[in-house]
Amino acid sequence: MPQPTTSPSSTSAPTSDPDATTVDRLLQAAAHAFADKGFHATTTRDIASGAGLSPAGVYVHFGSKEELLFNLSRSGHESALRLLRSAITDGPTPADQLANIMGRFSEWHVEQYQVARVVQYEHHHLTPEHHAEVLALRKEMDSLVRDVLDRGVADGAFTVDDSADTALALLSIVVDVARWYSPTIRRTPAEIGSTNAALALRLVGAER
Amino acid sequence: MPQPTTSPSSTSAPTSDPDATTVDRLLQAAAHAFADKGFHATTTRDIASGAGLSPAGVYVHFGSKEELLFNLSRSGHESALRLLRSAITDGPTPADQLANIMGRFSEWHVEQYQVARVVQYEHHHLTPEHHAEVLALRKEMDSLVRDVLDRGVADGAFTVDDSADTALALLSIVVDVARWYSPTIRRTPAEIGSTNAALALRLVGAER
DNA sequence: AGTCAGACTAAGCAAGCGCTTAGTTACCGA
DNA sequence: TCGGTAACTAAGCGCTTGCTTAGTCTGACT
Repeated sequence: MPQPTTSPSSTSAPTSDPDATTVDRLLQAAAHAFADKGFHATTTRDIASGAGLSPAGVYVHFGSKEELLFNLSRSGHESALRLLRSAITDGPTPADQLANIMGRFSEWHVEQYQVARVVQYEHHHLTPEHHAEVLALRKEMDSLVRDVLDRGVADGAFTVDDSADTALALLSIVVDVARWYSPTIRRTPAEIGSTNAALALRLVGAER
Repeated sequence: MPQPTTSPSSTSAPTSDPDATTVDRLLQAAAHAFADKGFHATTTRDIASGAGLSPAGVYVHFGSKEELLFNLSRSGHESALRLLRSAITDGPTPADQLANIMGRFSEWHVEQYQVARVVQYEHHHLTPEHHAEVLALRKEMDSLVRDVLDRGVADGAFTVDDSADTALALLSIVVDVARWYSPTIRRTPAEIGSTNAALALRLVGAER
């Protein structure tokens, strides 16, 4: 059966949006594969066919498989950082800021769970230079959360023993979403976000 | 410089206890490598040289690399389950049981962090049959924690919206230890355990 | 019409992979 | 002293890997 108006017939089924640019399709296919099987179990042929290209087509746009990982990891960390910053900006009080962080960041981990998995679990496979670059972004994320806790403690809204330990536990709840989440799960992103926001407020003694 | 009384001179430095049996040295070397680089980035040559064997030596004791992973994953899950069960048995009240679970299981994730990483992050690379087997053990772990929460709610000790969601968040705090922990960190296993136990009691509204 | 740059592919290379084969060694019971 | 068994290695097989090379095609600019 001939297919009237479809793009250049490829032998394998692409996994990414056929209307996106080639670079974006490669990034989507790489994110999909890295999240699903991990960086080392993913072959450049997987990525190429996921983007509807021949194996060599990858190297027109990216110099190596690691460069694809770095591109995804860096932009993923940057978008996570932007999200955290605006969650803080948009909240008048530390309690609002923390609820925003936990709610929105949890939703992000659900809705972008493939990118989130790459961000949280694949950065070890970067070259030392690239790894150092994303580690700096990760530290910044940690300290943004800790600062919210410290401000909440300072104005008496939160009761917290150690803000570093508590920030780590809060981020654990969020980050771990990328581990257990599956698209087959019934809970919606908004439900997961509001659950985690409520749990967080309890954890810092800011019941309302 | 000749080395007087060392065992059969191998070209590469073994990473595991030289006094252990060969099977145990292989399991140790595999756990070390899988935790450090992941299943797919680990080669059977890495494991063999880590155990002080030639590449072929692995196959005297294990039929495949995946069999090594399954062996580690299954025994790791079983020891985690035993730990959870005794944490519950040893606690007179749900609050004690929860504190035991969070404290001891966190310590386990620190002290056995290589096995814990394999348990928490590498089970996807098992064959479908082996994967199903460890998934059953994982579900059992989840429901043990949820049952403690339900009993605490029933006798009025805990205040919890949804015991499944809360159990997941509690386990997230523990499981995530295997992600962020590094032997270079200053906090002791006992400190991490008691911090997480205290946070958990707060999360379920059982302040004491 | 001619040219030239960029996107892409067919073919394939060198290296590394999981695992096997054939053989050696050490040890144990008869 | 011997035959048998289990642990182990040297060598290497067939395959897959990340990536390259040489070339084709398309479209924009002159």
